[in-house]
Amino acid sequence: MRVDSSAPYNHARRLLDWYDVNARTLPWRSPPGTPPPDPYRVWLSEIMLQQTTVASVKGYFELFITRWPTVAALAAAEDADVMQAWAGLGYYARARNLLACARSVVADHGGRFPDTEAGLRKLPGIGPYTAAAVAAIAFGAHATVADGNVERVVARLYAVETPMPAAKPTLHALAAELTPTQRCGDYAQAMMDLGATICTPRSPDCPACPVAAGCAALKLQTPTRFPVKAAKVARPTRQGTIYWLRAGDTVLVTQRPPRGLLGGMRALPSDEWATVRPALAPPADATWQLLPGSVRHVFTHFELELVVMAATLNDGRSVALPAGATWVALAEIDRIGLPTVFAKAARHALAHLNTDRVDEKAA
DNA sequence: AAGCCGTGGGC
DNA sequence: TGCCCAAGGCT
Repeated sequence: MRVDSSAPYNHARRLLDWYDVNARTLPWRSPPGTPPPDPYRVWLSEIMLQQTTVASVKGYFELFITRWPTVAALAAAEDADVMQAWAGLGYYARARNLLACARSVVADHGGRFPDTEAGLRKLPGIGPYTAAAVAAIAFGAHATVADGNVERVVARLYAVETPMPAAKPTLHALAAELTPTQRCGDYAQAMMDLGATICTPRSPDCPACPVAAGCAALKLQTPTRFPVKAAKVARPTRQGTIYWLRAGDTVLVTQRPPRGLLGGMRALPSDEWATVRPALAPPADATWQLLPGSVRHVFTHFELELVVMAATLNDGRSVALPAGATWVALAEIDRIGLPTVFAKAARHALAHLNTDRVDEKAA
């Protein structure tokens, strides 16, 4: 994974040489080798560009800069005006944070953006990426930007096999090694331009890449294999049994263990949910009837197929209840805060025992 | 610390 | 069509 010690220098030099010729011209950018843009412009563009394409941002950026040319002007704007101007760009928390940040810069920093990563990082809406980007691009700080472009470029340069997102710390560390001490802002933008125009996700233009000679993924002839993504694991199906135990017009309700899946929530008596249905004893000695059909529910990491067994006791007091279990009136069952999976099971039971329920209520 | 948050474009 | 993706941050 580690390359020889001269590689970082060569990488940065080749990339900057490429950027000097191929830098994209963008409204918030100054040409390579020229003094950096107004930090306000850099910051505004970086906020807008979060998870948003350059093409989408351009028009909004021009509109904002024209209407609010300085951070002080933006800070003084009406909330509704800014939100309206942002409309259509998406991720509207960014707009709220944009205003909060502008006002903090004016109120707490004398109208000037902090010039360090740490200082920027404290402002609303500025996370690790944006702090590094503003520090490097607007202030020339020796900061390493690590956005999706950089992660992809570095994953390919080093053919990092670790799947995302677990690979992020490794990729960020490698990106930091590659970062030069000079022209940090141009370098940051060069990496992102490379990722956006050459080292693209689906069809990278490797013959045009200035650092192809040092690219491990290209050497493997599989550049698009990187960054490796975690395989989307097919959700396994687990099976379980719910025990619908009636006594008079009440039903037995239990409580989940305090931690883990549905932790601390009310529940219906159940066996464990496993890949193979365990044959556990029902919670009471009674005549159990397997209801037709089943209940399906999808959790984050598995899908559950439940069957429901039902029984009716003449006297609920004859049963030793598990800790936390109580008898709950049938009429209350959908109002006690059952997680959806149990609510489904209850509905299933009630549907199949509808005749009984009606009879009970009539009696 | 996973889930959530908007939208437009490419294939 | 549906899915993936795009200069992430917040909770």
